[in-house]
Amino acid sequence: MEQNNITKHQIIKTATDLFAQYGVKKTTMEEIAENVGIAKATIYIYFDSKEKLFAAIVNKEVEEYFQKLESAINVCSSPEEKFKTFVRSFFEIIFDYINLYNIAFNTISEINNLMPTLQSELEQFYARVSQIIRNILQQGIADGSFRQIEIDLFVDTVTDLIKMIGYPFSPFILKREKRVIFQKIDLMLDLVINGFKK
Amino acid sequence: MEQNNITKHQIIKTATDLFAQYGVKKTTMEEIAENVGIAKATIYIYFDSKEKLFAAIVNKEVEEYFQKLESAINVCSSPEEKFKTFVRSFFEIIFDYINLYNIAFNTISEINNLMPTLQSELEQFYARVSQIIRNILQQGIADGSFRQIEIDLFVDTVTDLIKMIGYPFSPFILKREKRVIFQKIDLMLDLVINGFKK
DNA sequence: AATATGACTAAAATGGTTATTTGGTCAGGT
DNA sequence: ACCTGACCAAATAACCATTTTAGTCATATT
Repeated sequence: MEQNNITKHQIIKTATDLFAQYGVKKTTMEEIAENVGIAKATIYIYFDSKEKLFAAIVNKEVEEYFQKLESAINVCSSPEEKFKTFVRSFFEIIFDYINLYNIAFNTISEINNLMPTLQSELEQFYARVSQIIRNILQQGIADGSFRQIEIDLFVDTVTDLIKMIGYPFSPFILKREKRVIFQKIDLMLDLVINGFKK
Repeated sequence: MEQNNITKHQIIKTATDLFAQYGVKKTTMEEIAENVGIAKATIYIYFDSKEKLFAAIVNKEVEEYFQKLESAINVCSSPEEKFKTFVRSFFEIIFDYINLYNIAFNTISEINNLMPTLQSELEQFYARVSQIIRNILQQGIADGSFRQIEIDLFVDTVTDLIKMIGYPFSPFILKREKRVIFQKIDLMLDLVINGFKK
């Protein structure tokens, strides 16, 4: 790695932490530069703007996120196991990528107002999530283990459910410990898979 | 009805409409008085404060709401039908009670900051919702039509799901037309009742 | 006695102005 | 080729003067 990339890498690393801790708006470019130990102007050699820097960070997080998510799913064989693992991992893994987490669940509503660019990033993210759901479901229908439900509506609805569950503005989910949250997610999973009807 | 109650009733009616249209904060006591055709001070004969007035309105809406909801459920005989009707009606009816709707789904986040009193009102509301769910479920388990699921966790989870679905800050649900929303609610219901597993 | 009111106050919201911070640029240094 | 301090325009914060607003009260009306 050349000097070039070391600096760039350090900027990304430092900014990732600062953005995660204080949010994009509260973190200044000056602050990032200070923490790296360079001049603010240097950042602009590597990134056109604060927004582009943040986009690069989110992009990186998204790639790492899907890599982990997909390899978790690939371990499973049956579609049912895959679905369960997908839902659980979706939440477990995303907590490690706070910047992604923030835009995925709109935690910081400013982001959408201030950075309309990220809207498409977000749509892409959920499009990929939907694709994963679609694949698992198609597999399950194909091998006869799932009911034949209208697949587009189903994928859409499950994607929405996942957004809703993660949506953290609501006081009723964030304030509880993770254990309770995952207990509920597991029950929701059970319900959606098996139903509560005998 | 004595004069006393006519004035009180008019204040409630006018304030209900104004709060629904402009929100609690933007509606002034002076404005309410003007619209009723009385002096502002008169309102304070019947209500200690703006907060109490709003609480009285929400209270009234809550009573009417549960009356409608429960009579909708009571028409049904089987627990499954009751559950379906409960979920659908929960959303259909609440749209008619905008002030309740606003606090139930935190549409106006100010309300919680400015009126901590209403927090307990809100908790009571969801406690009643939970109770309805519990009754339906117990009935279904008793008559053997529902699986035997740990009832406390189940009730809690379904209550959460309902909060989440209604939670309207999220752009992904409010922006869509009601038709689409109810299409999804119906599928969620189907999934939760029957599961997607064959 | 019960109901209503206009005049009043303290606190909060609003509008407008000035001072400071911040994202971004650029000419020049190493 | 990489980096920087000095710089600018625009956004933000801090400030203050003015107006609104929730709530009170002494008095009036019925």
